Amino acid sequence: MAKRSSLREIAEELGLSVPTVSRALGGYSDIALATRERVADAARRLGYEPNSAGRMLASGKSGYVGLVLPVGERQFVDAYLGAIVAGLSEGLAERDLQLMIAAVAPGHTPLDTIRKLVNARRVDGLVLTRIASEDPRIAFLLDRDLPFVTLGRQRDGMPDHPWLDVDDGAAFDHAIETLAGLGHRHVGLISITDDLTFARRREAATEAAASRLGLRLSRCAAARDDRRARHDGIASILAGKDRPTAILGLVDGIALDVLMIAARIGLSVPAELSVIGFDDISGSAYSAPPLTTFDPDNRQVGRLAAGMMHDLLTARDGAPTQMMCQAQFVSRATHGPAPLLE
Amino acid sequence: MAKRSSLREIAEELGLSVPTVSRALGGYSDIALATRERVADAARRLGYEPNSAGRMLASGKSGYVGLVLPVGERQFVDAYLGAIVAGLSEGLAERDLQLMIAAVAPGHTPLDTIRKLVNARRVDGLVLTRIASEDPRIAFLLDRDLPFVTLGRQRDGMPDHPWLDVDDGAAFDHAIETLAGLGHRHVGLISITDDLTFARRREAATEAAASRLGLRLSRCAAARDDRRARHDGIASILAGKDRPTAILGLVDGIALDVLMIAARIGLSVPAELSVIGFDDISGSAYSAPPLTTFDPDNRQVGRLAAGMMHDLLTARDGAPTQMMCQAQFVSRATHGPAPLLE
DNA sequence: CCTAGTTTCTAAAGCGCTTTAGATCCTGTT
DNA sequence: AACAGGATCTAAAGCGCTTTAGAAACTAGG
Repeated sequence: MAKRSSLREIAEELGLSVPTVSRALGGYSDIALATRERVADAARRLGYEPNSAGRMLASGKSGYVGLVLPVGERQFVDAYLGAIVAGLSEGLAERDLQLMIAAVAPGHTPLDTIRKLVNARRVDGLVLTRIASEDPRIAFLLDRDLPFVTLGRQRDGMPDHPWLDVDDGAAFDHAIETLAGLGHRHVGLISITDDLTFARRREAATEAAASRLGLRLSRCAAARDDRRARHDGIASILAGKDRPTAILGLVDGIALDVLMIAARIGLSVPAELSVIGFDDISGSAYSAPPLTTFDPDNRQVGRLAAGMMHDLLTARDGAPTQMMCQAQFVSRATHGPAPLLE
Repeated sequence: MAKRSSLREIAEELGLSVPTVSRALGGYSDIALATRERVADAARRLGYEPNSAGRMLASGKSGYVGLVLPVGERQFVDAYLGAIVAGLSEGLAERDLQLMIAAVAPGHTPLDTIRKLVNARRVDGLVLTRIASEDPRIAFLLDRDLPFVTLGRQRDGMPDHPWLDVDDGAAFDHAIETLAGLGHRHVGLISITDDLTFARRREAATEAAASRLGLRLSRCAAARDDRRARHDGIASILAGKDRPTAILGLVDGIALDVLMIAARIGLSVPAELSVIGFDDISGSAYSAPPLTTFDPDNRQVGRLAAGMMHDLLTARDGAPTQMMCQAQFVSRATHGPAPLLE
């Protein structure tokens, strides 16, 4: 039932021409109001929905916004992707845009994937995540003049473009301030070596805050998916009597690892060691003790990105829009006053 | 640079007609091999990628598989969506299919959303999650003869269709067996009241296993997002000296709640109470103690669904394909021998 | 050397929509 | 009463691709 239903069908049914029906549904004023209503009725009655391919071809717009999926990485997938996808798709749906997810096919580079999407005119715009300090995808899209929004930024000094970022600088600064206020004089930061701008920003903010407040800062970093190296790094930072009394994890996954290792070597949290993370992933509320962290509200970030995308696609003018969101401090049970070390 | 690049451009460049180029790229044998190669070269050189709208319109296929996003529910989003989206998009990308995510726009029902997608010919097939015991979406798609795969099933006795499900019956049976083997004689199951088939199946499996093994079973259930009611239910099951010595959480989120409440009322896990969950969400490894649970490998489920979808879309014949996956038992630290209760 | 059969390509049409350029019919002017 | 101007609709074209029918050129069979 309810077979195809095209403009032609409506036109024939009503004794009108196809363009008239098209314009009537489009609400153009050169079609008599009465006709417009007649057409709208018929469309409703027949369950008409414009064929997307026909519309795309004629209008040159696909109605799709693409999200390029970073490869692999279980970590990323769990903590981040679901929320972003949910927020984006909700935000886009409200604006009559569609979300497509483009995974990088085996044997292809992310850039290949993007190039294909753009050349096939499959998307009107793109959303990029996991931005590197000098991201080739951004250079490509800028060159091609394809609207895009990045979730995260390149390093400072790179060409301007629309982005949406969580102010992790402010968050890590706040974390250090909080710890300093609790009497900590030596803090640690466990980071990653991957070329992701957010890592560099968080490191820089931590460093700046620490030096401003006169705190000593110990750091270590390992490749994101090299759990082993990370654990070794954490363990060695925590060993020795000259250890930091508080540790910042670049992300919750790392902070939770710190918690685990602290427990293993008999360091009690927060009495002997404070730990603060970032992301508020689902596990963080249930760790022992529950992790103090920051909630970036990624779902909301997705929604906002949808709004920016829509603006780019419609009002195509003016300077690139850029937006900074604040992550909320989630104060749980892993931070407290600095212990008295001899 | 690399402006449009269409079949026409290639055709003119090579002095051929458009259909010839089309068929050459399609690898048809009625085009001379030499010509095919010449065309392929030119296409590569010009960075040609077929315009998706043109192709869709002519072929009648969109190349898209839609995933209809359940509304709201932070829980769902965190635990499940990311992995499924990742798996699906990877699996589809390998097969030259695209994934689109359709959120239900405000003021619309899920069925509206699906109907729109189908009528607009936006998708060649759909993937459905969170299946109800008698799901109207399934009835609709069956009626419309649109290929689809469900992740989860309806209750037994409903019309046949392609599905992919995790064998939670086997998992819960295994959990009960394990507990019985550890000497537990009274177990609890914390469930949800929502009309989701997996909940009913898990309950039934638990009940069957318990009665088969002669265990007493206490149950409680609350609406999935009514955290308060769930907590009250858990607390009251755990109160009283006649309490169960082991609790199964329908999902990890619930099991983690049980852990929390047990800690609050001074019940030590696993010495005094065993707890087992299902899902292996990211938090489960970090809880105190780390949660024993089942890992359904949702990413793999997504990949398999992509494969099924592809089969449906190409070989469109035979009986509906149905596939059952086994969840893997993740033995961590929340289960142990039954305590000796007086 | 002519007809039949291949091989290789082109012409024409159509997918369903939008857009541009008219055409047609009124209304009111002068 | 003839015409400008507005209101309302239609005809034609085209978006980029695929498919079907058929043309042209060649090969082979008798």
